[in-house]
Amino acid sequence: MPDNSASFVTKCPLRMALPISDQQALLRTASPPRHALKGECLIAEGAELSSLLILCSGMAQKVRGFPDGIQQIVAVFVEGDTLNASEIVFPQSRNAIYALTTATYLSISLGPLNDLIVERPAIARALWQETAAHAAIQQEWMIWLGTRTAQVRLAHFLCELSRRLQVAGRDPGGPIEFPLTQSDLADALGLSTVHVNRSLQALRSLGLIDLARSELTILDKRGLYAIAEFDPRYLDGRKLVN
Amino acid sequence: MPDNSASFVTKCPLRMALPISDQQALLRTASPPRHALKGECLIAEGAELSSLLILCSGMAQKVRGFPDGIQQIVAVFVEGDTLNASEIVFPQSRNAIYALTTATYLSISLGPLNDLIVERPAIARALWQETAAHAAIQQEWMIWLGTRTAQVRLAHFLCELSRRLQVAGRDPGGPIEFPLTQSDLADALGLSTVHVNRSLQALRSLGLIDLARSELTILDKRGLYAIAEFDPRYLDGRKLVN
DNA sequence: CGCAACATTGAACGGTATCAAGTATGGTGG
DNA sequence: CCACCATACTTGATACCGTTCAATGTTGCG
Repeated sequence: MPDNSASFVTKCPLRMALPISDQQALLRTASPPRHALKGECLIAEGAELSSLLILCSGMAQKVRGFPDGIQQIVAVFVEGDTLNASEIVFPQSRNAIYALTTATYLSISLGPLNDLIVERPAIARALWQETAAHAAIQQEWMIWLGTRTAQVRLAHFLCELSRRLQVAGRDPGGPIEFPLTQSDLADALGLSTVHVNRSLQALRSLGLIDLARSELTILDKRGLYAIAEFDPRYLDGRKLVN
Repeated sequence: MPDNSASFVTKCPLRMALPISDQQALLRTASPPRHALKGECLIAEGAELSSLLILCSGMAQKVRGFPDGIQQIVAVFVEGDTLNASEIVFPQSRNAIYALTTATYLSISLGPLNDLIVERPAIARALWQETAAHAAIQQEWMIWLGTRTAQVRLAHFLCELSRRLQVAGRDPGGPIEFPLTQSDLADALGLSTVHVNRSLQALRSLGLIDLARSELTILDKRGLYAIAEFDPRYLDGRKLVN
């Protein structure tokens, strides 16, 4: 029998702006939590949409791949993120989603979900908000891809990720789990691995960060925010609304 | 008295996926169409959100500006586009929106709109869909900013815009109105004006396009699509849903 | 221990930026 | 209708940021 008890809610907290009753309704409709291994594919490129996915623990990435092997990471997800809210109203299916760490996630089938949305408009609104939050993040990525140098992009990416982990309650102040390789970073930042390596060294030698063995420590948050021109307001829209 | 008659609906068609009754309800709630001159600011950077804007005719751009004068165009809107759907659930307010041509648009105040959304869930869903459609376009921009050369970016941008104008019913096959200057293109594509100029010349000398005096003609659509690696499916999500 | 993935380093190349002129083009007032 | 001016576009030379190629070092895991 699926674990839909109250204790489960605390084990797999949603970060959506929803009254508790709606959260519980959503969780009741969800599958029991599924597990994925590091590197496992959660949604294949071109797959037909069948369910909404919500990440309960771990991290994941959304990738667009090209025939010549080039790829662009278009999103990184942390605990609590909804992976494909927008596809409910606007099918995409040209990206794949992979687990970056071992991860657990909820799956909510499209049929029941649509019923639930009709019954509880607040859920539709929360998913709309997830879509918008994701778009806001994407827009910042666009902006640094279009206007900023390698070092600033990298710094901004690190700021954003650490901030989001913090909001998700995954930042005890110390080192944070950082599963992306330099090659992954290159695919996210639109750079070569070589240049990512050198940009990382630059940030290290400025005493701003320490990154090794899949662990990131931000040594000088103030300084890193400054050179990243990082203004976290774009991540906080959810709070303002609800 | 506002012109809310049936004929007005045809004058200012919505492209949202909505039953006619909902469309009419939306239009009844809207202001009479407003006019903007070329270059006029529709929403200032940092402005408090007060109403939903829908473009009825003309074109507009959404811009993020920086203190040093650098700016990134993050969206270009055509007739029928919703300019700020996502802000209803997720306030942003760090971008400005300017008219690229003389334009007309509808304005729907937030209060009445929220009432309407509660009353008619289909409207909320349509606006959610607009948010998702916009995010899909943004994602493509991200991808070419991250992975493609100047020429391909430019070509892709032209493909996308012409396709969207076509969907909006603004492409009679011949030359299309193209109000962006080379400097605007540079701000959208993350390039210098000089390099935009040279990339344009390259496309011209390949016999793919003709662009002069704010008019764009696509001479070889097949060829342009090919070098742009343009796959228009990401623009057609709305149809699939409704 | 040995292999595979990841990280680091150096050298040469290339795409794009920047700087600096110079040339249309269009709108305005005389 | 023309002189003028502002804006947009074009062109060439040079510099730089980031890529590519190739090799070497390092880490972690079976």
